[in-house]
Amino acid sequence: MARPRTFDEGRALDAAMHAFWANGYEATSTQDLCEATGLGRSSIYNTFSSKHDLFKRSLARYIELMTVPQIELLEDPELPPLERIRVLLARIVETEFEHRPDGRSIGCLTVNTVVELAGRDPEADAMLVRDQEVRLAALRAAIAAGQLAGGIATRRAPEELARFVNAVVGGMRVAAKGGADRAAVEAVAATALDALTP
Amino acid sequence: MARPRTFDEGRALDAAMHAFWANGYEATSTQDLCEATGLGRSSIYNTFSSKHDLFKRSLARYIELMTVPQIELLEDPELPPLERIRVLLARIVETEFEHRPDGRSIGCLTVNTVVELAGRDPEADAMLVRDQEVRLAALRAAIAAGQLAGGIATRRAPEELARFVNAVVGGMRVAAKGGADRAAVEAVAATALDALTP
DNA sequence: CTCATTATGTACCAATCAATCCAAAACTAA
DNA sequence: TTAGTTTTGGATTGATTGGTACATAATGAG
Repeated sequence: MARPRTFDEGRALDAAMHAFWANGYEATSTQDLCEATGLGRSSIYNTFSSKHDLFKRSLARYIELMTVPQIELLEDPELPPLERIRVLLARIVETEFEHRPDGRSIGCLTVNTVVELAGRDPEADAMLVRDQEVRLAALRAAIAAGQLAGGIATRRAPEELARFVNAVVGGMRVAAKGGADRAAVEAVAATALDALTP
Repeated sequence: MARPRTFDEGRALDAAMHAFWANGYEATSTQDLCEATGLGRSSIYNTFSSKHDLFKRSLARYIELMTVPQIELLEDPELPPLERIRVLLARIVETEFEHRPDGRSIGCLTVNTVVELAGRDPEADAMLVRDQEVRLAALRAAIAAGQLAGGIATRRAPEELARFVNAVVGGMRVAAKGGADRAAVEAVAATALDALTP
C-alpha cells in the first residue's frame, strides 16, 4: 500500500523522552531529538507533529512508566501500608542512582517539568496536575488504611501525611539532582518515615 | 570625566534576577532582559558582559538575599533550636505565597537552577554546591544544639536530620510551584517537624 | 571651550531555532 | 508493470538567538 517505516515508534519516543529528561524542554533542540532518536527531521515531524507534541507524548509515557508501578505498590494488599511507603521511597532512591557511575542523577522528568514549565505550558500543567492527584489519592488511601490497621501514626490526617510524603519524594529528587550521594538521600527517606511511625 | 549612567545597577540586577527566577535561564532571552531591566542591549552588555555572566550575578544575589537571613535565623540564640526550624519553614511558606494573588508560586531560583542547570553549568553548579553546604552546616549546628538541649529528637544524627530538613524545603518549593495551596504546603512543614520532635 | 572617556541607541552579525517543502524512494494492491 | 500512498533525506524557510560595531550623546577635567 505505502512505504513502510524503517524505525520503531516506541523506541523513538523512548529516546526523545530520555533527551527531554536529561536536558529539559527548552534546552533540547529538534536537532538533538533527531540525533537522540536516529531519525531525520521529516520522520519526526511526520510521526509526531511538533516538538511540543513530542514533548507531551514523552511526558505521558514517563508518567505512565513511573506512576503506574507506584500506584500498584501503594495498593499492594500483601504489604502493610507503612511498608508500601518504605518500599516506595527505597525504589525512588534506586531509580535515582541506577546506571549513573558518575554519581550525578538525571532527576525526574515530572519534577523537572513542574519546575521548568508549570504555569507557562497549560497542557503540560494539566498532565502534571492530574498525575499528582492520582498519586496523592493512592497515598491517602494507603495512609488511611495504615492508620486504621495501626501501623501509621494517627496524629495527622491522611491528606496531610500524603502531601508530606509527596513533597519528600520531590525533595529527594531535587537533592539527588543537586549532587547528594546515596546515603544522604536514604537518610531523608528514613527520617521521613519517622514522621509516619506511631 | 565621562558620561554617567542613567540607571541603577542594583535595580537592573534585581530585575534580571526576577526574570530568570520566573522563567529560567534558557527561556529568558536577552530581549526579555532588556525589557525587564528597561535597559538597551548596549547598556546590558557594557555593564554585565554576557547573558551567562548576568545570570551568575543574579544567582549570587538571590543566594545572598535568601541564605543570609536563613543562616541568621538558624543561629539565633534567642530561640530554641526546634523553634528556629519551625520559623524557617514558616518563612518559606510565607515567601512562596506572598504577592501571588493567582495562587501560583514562582518557586525558588536555587531549586529551579539545580533542576535546570545542575551537571551542565559548572559555574552555577559550584555556587549551588557551596550554598547548600553552608545551609546544611547551619542546620546541622542548630539540630546538634537542639539535641543537646533536649528539644530535638536524638534518634538520628544531626547530619541526617539536616539532610531531611533541607530536602523538605526543596519539596515544599516544588509542591508550591506545582500548584499546591498554602494549607497543603503548611501541612508538609508541620509533618516534617514531627520527625524532629522527641 | 576642548578633549578624553564612558554611556547609549541603532543597525547589524552569524548561528541556530522550529518548522516546511519537495522530489526521490519504497512499498502494496490491482 | 502500474498506480496510489506514505516515508525519507536534503534543501530551505522566516524568525529569533546571543553578541558586536559604530556613530552619537553626555559628562567632567584641563
